Amino acid sequence: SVYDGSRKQEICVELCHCDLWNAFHRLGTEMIITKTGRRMFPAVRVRISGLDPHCRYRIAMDFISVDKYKYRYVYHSSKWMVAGSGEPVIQGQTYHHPDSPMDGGYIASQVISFERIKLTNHPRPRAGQISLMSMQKFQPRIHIEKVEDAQSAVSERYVVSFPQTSFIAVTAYQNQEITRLKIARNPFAKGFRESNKHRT
Amino acid sequence: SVYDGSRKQEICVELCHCDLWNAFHRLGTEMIITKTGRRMFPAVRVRISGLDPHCRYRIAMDFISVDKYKYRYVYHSSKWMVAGSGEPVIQGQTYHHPDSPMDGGYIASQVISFERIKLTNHPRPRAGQISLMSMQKFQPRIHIEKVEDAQSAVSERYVVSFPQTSFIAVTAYQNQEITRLKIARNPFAKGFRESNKHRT
DNA sequence: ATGTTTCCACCTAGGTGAAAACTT
DNA sequence: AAGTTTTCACCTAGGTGGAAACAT
Repeated sequence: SVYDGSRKQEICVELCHCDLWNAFHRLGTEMIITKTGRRMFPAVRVRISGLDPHCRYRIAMDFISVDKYKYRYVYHSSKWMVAGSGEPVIQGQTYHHPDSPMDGGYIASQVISFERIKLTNHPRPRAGQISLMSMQKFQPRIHIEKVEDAQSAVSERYVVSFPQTSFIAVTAYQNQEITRLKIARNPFAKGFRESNKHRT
Repeated sequence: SVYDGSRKQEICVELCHCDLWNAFHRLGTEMIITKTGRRMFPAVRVRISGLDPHCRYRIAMDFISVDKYKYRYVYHSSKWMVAGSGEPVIQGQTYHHPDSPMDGGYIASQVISFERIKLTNHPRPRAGQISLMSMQKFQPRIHIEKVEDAQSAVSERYVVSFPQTSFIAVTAYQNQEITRLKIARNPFAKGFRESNKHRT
């Protein structure tokens, strides 16, 4: 939960599918980035409560660099190792939630999903895409900003982030256990899941 | 083009794919309505110019009854005949464009498409759906409303409608030429179009 | 050697009209 | 008889990881 210093109003942002995120986090989450953009899996989904039901809020996502390193996956030890200093990421990139702005009341009644965001390694990302650096570590943040009338000077802003959603951006999976977990849990991933076991 | 009485500002709304709409209109357009909702084909797509690039506008669609009749398709003459008086339609139904509100500048740069609207005969339409009466004649309207600050009293509103987009709502196609035209032009419709001619 | 791109078969998701079943 | 609902094969649209080709 997050506090707004000026008003002492409390809002609460809860991450959905924590078990899924934790399962990936335990292995060291990798997110594919491609030139044309790739969705995140798992997707960030949250429940937000405590907002004023009658006010409108903008909801957005951005990414922070978790550290200043570049990583390398060492196969024989199955571990990520630091491999030099990271390169700078394009600044000021923000993904606006497609249904935003929304009423506080509506927000509270829905799971707010960022499943449509796409990650890319293209230096000039398209709309709805965020450009990241491969082999570096990132963590998504959620921004909630009250849409004020023109005359009111103070604006309410909240920023929330969940450590278990951090990941290393990759252009191809490194850890095979991550690959296996993606196939097992992402309905779009082909492969030999329970329902396909009858195949060769 | 449409005039705003108070400010004499002129905006222009142009229907896209006029040739397609005219082809259907010549035969007497029919739109399928189902319990779960069916998209319109053709979809209403417009170009809007003349808005203030720095103001925000809400864009919406609703439907007016073209007349007070209920119709019946007479097969042996291949014509629609009046078959009594129409039944009342649910009032106050509006489809808000999913990207709305939008900046005037953005609106001018895009084709504004209402392809995702769904028509239904369900008495309690779901979100994004509009409930109509079967065998009655309707015409879509486009609403453009400036999103004002709270303090400004006057609000700008525009309403535009194109006669060639009128249609009769049906639960099954009546005129076979309409069916043929839908198959020929709607990419989602299966059937034996140019690209499929090699099939039986 | 290591990381990236391209292409592809395989999947989910969902928009079609046809036909049969159903309703009145 | 006339209109509606259900089901279905057939499509478009697009999200997957794998493998091979490519780049550095």
